[in-house]
Amino acid sequence: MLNRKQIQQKSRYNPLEFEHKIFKFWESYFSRKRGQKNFTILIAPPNITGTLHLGHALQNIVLDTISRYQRMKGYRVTWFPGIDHAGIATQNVVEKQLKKEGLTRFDLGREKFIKRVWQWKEQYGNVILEQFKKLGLSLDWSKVKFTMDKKYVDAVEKAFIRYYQAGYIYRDLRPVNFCPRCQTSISDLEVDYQEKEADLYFIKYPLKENGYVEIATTRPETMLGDVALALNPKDENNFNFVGKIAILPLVGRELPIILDQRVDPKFGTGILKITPAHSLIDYEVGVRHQLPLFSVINEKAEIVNGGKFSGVHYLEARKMIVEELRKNGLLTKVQKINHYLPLCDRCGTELQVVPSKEWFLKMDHLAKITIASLRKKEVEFYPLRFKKICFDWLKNIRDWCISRKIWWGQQLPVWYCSNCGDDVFIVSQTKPKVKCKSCHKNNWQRTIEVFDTWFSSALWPFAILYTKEENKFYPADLVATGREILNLWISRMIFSGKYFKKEVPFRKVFVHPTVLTKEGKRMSKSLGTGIDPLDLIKKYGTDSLRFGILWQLSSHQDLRFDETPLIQGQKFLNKIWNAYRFYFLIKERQTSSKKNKILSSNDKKILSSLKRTKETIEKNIEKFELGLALKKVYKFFWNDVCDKYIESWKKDKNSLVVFDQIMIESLRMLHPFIPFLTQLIYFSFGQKKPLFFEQWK
RNA sequence: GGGCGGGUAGCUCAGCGGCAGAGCGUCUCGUUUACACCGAGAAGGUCAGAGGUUCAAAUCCUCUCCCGCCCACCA
Repeated sequence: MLNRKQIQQKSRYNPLEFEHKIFKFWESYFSRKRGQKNFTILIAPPNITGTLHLGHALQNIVLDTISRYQRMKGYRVTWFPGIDHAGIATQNVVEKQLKKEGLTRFDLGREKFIKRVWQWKEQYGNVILEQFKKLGLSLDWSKVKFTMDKKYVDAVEKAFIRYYQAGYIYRDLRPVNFCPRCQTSISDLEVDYQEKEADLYFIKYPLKENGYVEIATTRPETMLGDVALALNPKDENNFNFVGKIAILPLVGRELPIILDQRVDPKFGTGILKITPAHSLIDYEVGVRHQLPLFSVINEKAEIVNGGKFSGVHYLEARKMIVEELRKNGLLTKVQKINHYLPLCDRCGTELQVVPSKEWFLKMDHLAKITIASLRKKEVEFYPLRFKKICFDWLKNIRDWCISRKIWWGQQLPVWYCSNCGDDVFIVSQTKPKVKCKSCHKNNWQRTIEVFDTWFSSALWPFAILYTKEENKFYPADLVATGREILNLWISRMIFSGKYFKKEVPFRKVFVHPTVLTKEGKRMSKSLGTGIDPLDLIKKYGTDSLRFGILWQLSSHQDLRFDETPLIQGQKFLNKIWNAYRFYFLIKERQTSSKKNKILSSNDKKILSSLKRTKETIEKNIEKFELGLALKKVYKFFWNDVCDKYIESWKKDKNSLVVFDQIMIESLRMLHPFIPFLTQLIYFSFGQKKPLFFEQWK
């Protein structure tokens, strides 16, 4: 690519001139079988919702640095590129695109809409892969994985069926978080809570005998679905109400007054109205006391079964009901309180809890085996403290609602009888040949319900292994993730792996910091605070971006992204470039006969510094402290090699043998962090192979 | 409400029992066999605050105050 003479001519290194050529050279080597032992990295497949941001860049730069280091350590690294279909998220962005054309997905219909999403995928999926290449990632480019690949979908369906056959999956009508905009159920983990001021209404419910009992609620409209009132067993103030019957205002239904521990005696009046259909806590209480579900809000957030309020939007109904209570003298006071509004984490719409027929995965046993596995340290967390987040979640686990009513996703392998309705079903990958037990006809229709994307993601570590050969790469050695998806993704991969493969899916989890703006705000496209890694690459080159990000990487602090370390990186590249220019110059002038074999004190010093540096770097890389590792190489090369050792060559006689050793070893140590430039210089050593094939000794 | 992380130079952060550090910025000097995207040097700090442990605390413990994150339907 460049010989020594060409290097001599330029006193300034321009990364943009070389990086893409170097990547082309590497590309076919990434999948080369080399080395005895295998080191597998599991990629976190980005959603196809758009282009990559700095968080993705950080995550994969870290992995690539590790990958190159491990290759030099003699491992055969396996790391497949991949992308995720990202159900709701992708459906929403395509819907937004349609909206600009004045269309909704319902205008297109399900089939055409899905086609449209595939078009989107073709476009953005490839953009993401191109971005990965720009980052210089040493992935196996011959094996790109996608969660909608035929074989992947097959693996998802098979997993569902195995769970089903083992009795882990059931279908049930129960209240779930439902997004009125996305028109689908979502899981507990997909709910965002936003603090908001709300009105707490104090309402009198007449007692059947005489007198009143007072309750407090922020959602008076749900009272239409009340089936009981409850108070805490330890609540002495209200204890005299126990066993009495209250009359539901505006409706007239009789409500028993019961005892339940979930009621907080200090909140409101200490008496909680129980609406099992529209509150998850109330549902729990309802199950304990065998109370009926009385649904009064539908999936569009409108009132149903509510007499004159039926068909009215819940917020409107709230006003009407409050007004009527006021007229009847049943509203005693309204208090302002702060509470948390549940929002859809994909579109921000206020969620409703509504009863819906959904598919659930029983979590008790799966959580237990995961906890046991984590206790046995089958998976190590870096930093360790993040393991607790998984434990906390697993210990308080609830069954997982894995079905979604959206269009974009992997369809459940479930067939309903067209004649008898969806209470008669068969679980199968292919159309059942048997006849329906109730109607004795063969009119099976596959459900259009799809899986929660995270159900699919949970299987990622082994669902991407399509062939016998690929199956050898389970489990992976390493996965990297942001902390916000530790349970959404990491915990779920662990129990899926334990269940289906009898072995954890990865040995080590690196939890990396979140990339924030310099002001400490979250980076977000909509706020205009997002930074596109490609813009930075255009400006500084990939090596400098990698340097700048790794320089700022810390294990105990989020990263407030600052561009100056990229400039520092740029300068460092130039320093490296010029150091090698000088080295080649010395080489040219010294003839072999003049080789000084006696070590000077400069030689001795730099050799001992080299040894110490290498040890520190290894230690830090093993702990994923890449920021510290990079700082150490940086200091070594700049201060020890350049400022002291190379300077000494201008006055003293040193050993050329030592100089040779220092310069080749420096190149190796720098390579995981600064892959492009080091490769370029390596070529001018007369080498024709990738630098990551060199042995890290 | 519960849990976690952070508050160190003007800025972004290392250090996590033993002389307060780096990069950028500021200032002074320097065209020496690579590099001015450089070299030599300087200024700049109550290590958030209070108390405690210790021969010794930025570092360990307790409390307080800020900032950030995660979890959780006090309805």
